[in-house]
Amino acid sequence: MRTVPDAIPAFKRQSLDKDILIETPAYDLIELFFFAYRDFVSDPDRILDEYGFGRAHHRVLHFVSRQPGLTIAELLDILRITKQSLNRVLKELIEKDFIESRMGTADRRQRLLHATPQGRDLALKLAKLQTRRIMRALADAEPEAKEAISRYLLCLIDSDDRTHVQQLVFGPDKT
Amino acid sequence: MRTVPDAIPAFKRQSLDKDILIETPAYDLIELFFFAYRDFVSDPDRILDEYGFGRAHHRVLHFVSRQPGLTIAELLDILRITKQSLNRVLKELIEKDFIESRMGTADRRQRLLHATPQGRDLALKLAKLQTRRIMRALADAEPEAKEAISRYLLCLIDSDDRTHVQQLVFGPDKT
DNA sequence: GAGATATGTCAACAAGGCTGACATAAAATT
DNA sequence: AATTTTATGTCAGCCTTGTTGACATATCTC
Repeated sequence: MRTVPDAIPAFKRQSLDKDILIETPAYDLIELFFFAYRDFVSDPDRILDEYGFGRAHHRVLHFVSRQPGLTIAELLDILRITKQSLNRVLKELIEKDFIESRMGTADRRQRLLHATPQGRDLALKLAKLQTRRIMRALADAEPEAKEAISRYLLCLIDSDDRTHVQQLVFGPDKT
Repeated sequence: MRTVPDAIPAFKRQSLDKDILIETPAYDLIELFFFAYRDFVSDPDRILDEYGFGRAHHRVLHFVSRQPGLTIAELLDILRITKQSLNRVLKELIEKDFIESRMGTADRRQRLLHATPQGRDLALKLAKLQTRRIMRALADAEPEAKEAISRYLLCLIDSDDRTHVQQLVFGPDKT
């Protein structure tokens, strides 16, 4: 939220440039983002294949493993897919004993999702694989780059969702 | 595959710490990347819908518009899909007059792809939309953040592809 | 002229999205 | 207590976008 003094002409010119900048497509970042994400998600694919799972299974398993007791509704909100789409992959993960679904205690309509030991193992294995790529890339950067990148990625997220994601990622405590 | 000297205790401890760093999943970056990409690609969807196009059409149109005269083979290499998948969407883009395919001059087997004026307009409209999000996020960051983020995204890409992507994104001149 | 290369095309299939309709159990409201 | 709302499950069918395998054609290279 840094603000910039307005009065100084040199700065005014900068804000004119800024409008041009907004209208000039940032092809570099658009394309780098595309290629980086392409390779980032490709790592787990080979392993998932061995289990007969796809990327959809990965996403479900990841978030359940990260947040034991997650409900269906919360998961739908995270993934932004329909319950029918979710149910297809979730059913398979439960059948193959990677996730289990317990009845809610406070609200017995809810299903509280938990990864089984087998599920946690796989989730961890995949997370480590992606972490390796992330840390390798980070190794070539300044020490403060990680913070900058986290903040940047967070700002890319829809502003209505940002607080929610922040709680999800960093925990509900830290503001 | 790092091997570690076994004899020296001091090294053992240090490499233990390092392994823990490598082995501790970077959940924050993994998840932020997921959410950021989710929202980043969602912007164009509404507009594409109006034209009866999907994300696959967007990717093709984007790269053709950016690199007039792109060949089928180069496009396949960028997108990493099969020629059958490409052809399905490319055919529609040509039929609806967003892309045109000219016979190669040096090699008449090749098809040199060009966006039509209509195609360029749409590609630009979508790129601007994504740029808006990118620049909004960048506005909250340090001035040197953009460079750091570009470099980071580049390092996330498979190392065999990195030079190729670099040429594609920044132009073949700049090394 | 023979073989390699760039592209196109047909057919079938799989993953993972979607919509719409309907069912059930439990909670919340009146 | 009866009614409505909520959380979830499920059936059926459709769309987009990826895959494989086989085969066709034109053109370039040797």
